[in-house]
Amino acid sequence: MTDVARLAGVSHQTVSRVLNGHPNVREQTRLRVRAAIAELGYRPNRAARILVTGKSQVIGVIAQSSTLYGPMSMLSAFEQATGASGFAVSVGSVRSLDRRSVAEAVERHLDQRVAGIVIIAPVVSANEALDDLPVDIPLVTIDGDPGRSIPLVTVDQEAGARDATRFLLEAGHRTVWHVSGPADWFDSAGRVRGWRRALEEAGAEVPPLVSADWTAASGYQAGQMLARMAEVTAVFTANDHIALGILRALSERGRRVPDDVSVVGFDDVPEAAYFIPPLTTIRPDFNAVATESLSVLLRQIDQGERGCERRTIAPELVVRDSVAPPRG
Amino acid sequence: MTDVARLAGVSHQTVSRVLNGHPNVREQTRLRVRAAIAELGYRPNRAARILVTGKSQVIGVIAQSSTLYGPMSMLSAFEQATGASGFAVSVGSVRSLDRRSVAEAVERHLDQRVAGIVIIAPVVSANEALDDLPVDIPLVTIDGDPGRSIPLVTVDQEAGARDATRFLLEAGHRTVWHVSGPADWFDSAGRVRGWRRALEEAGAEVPPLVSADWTAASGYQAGQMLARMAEVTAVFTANDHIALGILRALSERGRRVPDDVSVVGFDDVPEAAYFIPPLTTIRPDFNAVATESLSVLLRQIDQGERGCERRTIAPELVVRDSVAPPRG
DNA sequence: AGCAAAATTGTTAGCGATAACACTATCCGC
DNA sequence: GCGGATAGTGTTATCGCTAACAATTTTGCT
Repeated sequence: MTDVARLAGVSHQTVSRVLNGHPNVREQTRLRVRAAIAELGYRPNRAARILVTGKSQVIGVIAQSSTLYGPMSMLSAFEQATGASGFAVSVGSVRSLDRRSVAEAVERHLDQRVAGIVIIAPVVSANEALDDLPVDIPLVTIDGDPGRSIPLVTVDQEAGARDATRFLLEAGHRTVWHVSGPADWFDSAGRVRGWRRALEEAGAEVPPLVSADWTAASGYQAGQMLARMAEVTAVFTANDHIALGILRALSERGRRVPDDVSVVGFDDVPEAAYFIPPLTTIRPDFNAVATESLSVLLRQIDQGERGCERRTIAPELVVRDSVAPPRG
Repeated sequence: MTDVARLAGVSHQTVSRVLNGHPNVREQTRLRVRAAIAELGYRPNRAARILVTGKSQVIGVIAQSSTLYGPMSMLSAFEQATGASGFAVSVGSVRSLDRRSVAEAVERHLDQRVAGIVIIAPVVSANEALDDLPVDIPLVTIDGDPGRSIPLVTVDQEAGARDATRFLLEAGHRTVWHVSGPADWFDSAGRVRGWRRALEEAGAEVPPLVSADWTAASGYQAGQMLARMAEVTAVFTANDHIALGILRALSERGRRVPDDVSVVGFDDVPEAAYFIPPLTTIRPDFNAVATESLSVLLRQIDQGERGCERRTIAPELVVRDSVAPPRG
């Protein structure tokens, strides 16, 4: 920096001012400094700046390192969304979302003096760690605990599940079975609630809940049971991969989709349109969730207080070929 | 830090020594300092340390922010692998792998004084940006350009493709068609090479190459053509999602798998076992790639020189139900 | 012209850590 | 019991930057 200052014939402080877009610098000086910076290929030292200001221009994201479609899409969407904001994102991946791991990840981010934290926290344990957090650090949870007073952005699981269930009901099915995700996920819980609600609203019988764990394998297992029961004509699954497993199980037992059984998934993974048959499903708007989360966080950073804002983003029903009226 | 020093009745330098595990500190003093640290809940300031040492204990990873299974799995595996090493990883996600974006991501990491960079660089453009990099920064490319003298760890695409092709040939097929990934990916190129080589070695005819872009949609499109040609009895696809699309196309035209057409994929996505029929595929060992990459990088960091080590990890054939001898 | 206010630039003092060196005990062998 | 090595500890300078204030120039107005 001193070199730049010397070359531009100004003080280092003026260089600093140019770097930070300070208003009171003559245009001519600014240009001279810029030129010097370019000529010397100078790059400011992040660490020094953070040291003196106590703030970094980075947002810390905590997410489980998995290959689950939902969380991954969220993460990716959030990174995209951040682009224009001038903030960088630092992802603290965590092996599992248990309380201790999350607490560690939070510490790591705090060490780095992040400006704010967003955590993709679809299970209870991930949210618990957040209680110990100083209240003055901006924070948003994505798909987090609706029962906690922490800013939260989430896709409207309940609405999505209701749409899916209603769609099947409206196709003429007497009732709809549901294969849920893991019980400790809020996503699962929300989808179960929406499903049950739609059934109740329609005065339909509520069949026993079948549960799975997001994987096609677990869906297959559930499907093997469902396929044996002649009364099952409509199934709503907690995600598309479960649906895939069910499709397989059904096909193995000669139950045709949609002729014998109708199926609706959740997530709209890119492959869903190429399942056999193409899967009717619920598409959450990950980009909208990401954009909202960012804006909620940015507002906190600006205003310096946490609040407990909530946003929920309604998903959309994508109709394909896996649903038909029941036979007879 | 001063507070800790005061509480422990030592100088700040001694605190620093304890923090860094310096040998010449009396056990008793060390304990006292540790106690003071715990009592005050003191956390060292990362930025200050980086500023003075010029080094951070973080590894910068550059990866495209997408939801493609391969790159995502790599990333996730690498994060896992890093766990025990004492390094943190900072992921610089990049919208696209064009030269400029990658260069920017590299700069960002350099700003942060990362100890080394690993880049998941499956396309040419991502590698180009690396030429401008100072040679003294430790670097590893994953799935990078084999034609560049940069340390490289990659799954052995060619071997995998050869295994797949041979497996189909050995099942009795006269020849094997291939639906490739995008032409600018090294992964695609390697798989095409392996396929062609296996064919040539067996003296089989080499059918025209069909290309796709990793998605099920593109696989479906390719499949619509393939399904029309009676002579096509065996297809090896560049990944499982393409295979899924092909399965759909085949099933739509009444061509049964594996009775009429055999299909082999690549990646072994978790869902592959639940396709209809379960997909025979090639499983790359992402964990091995990650572990190797890390060790190559760590060696560079220790020794302070780049070298141009290469590792390739052989994938494994997973046999399921999508392959059978040709009819008749 | 003359003076206050505003705009621009320079100077100095840290931010919180480590490195390098200086210093004090302690220990060893003769 | 004395020189010299060897712990163990403290002192000082410094990393590259920004904040706060001081100094200077420019501007605007009478």
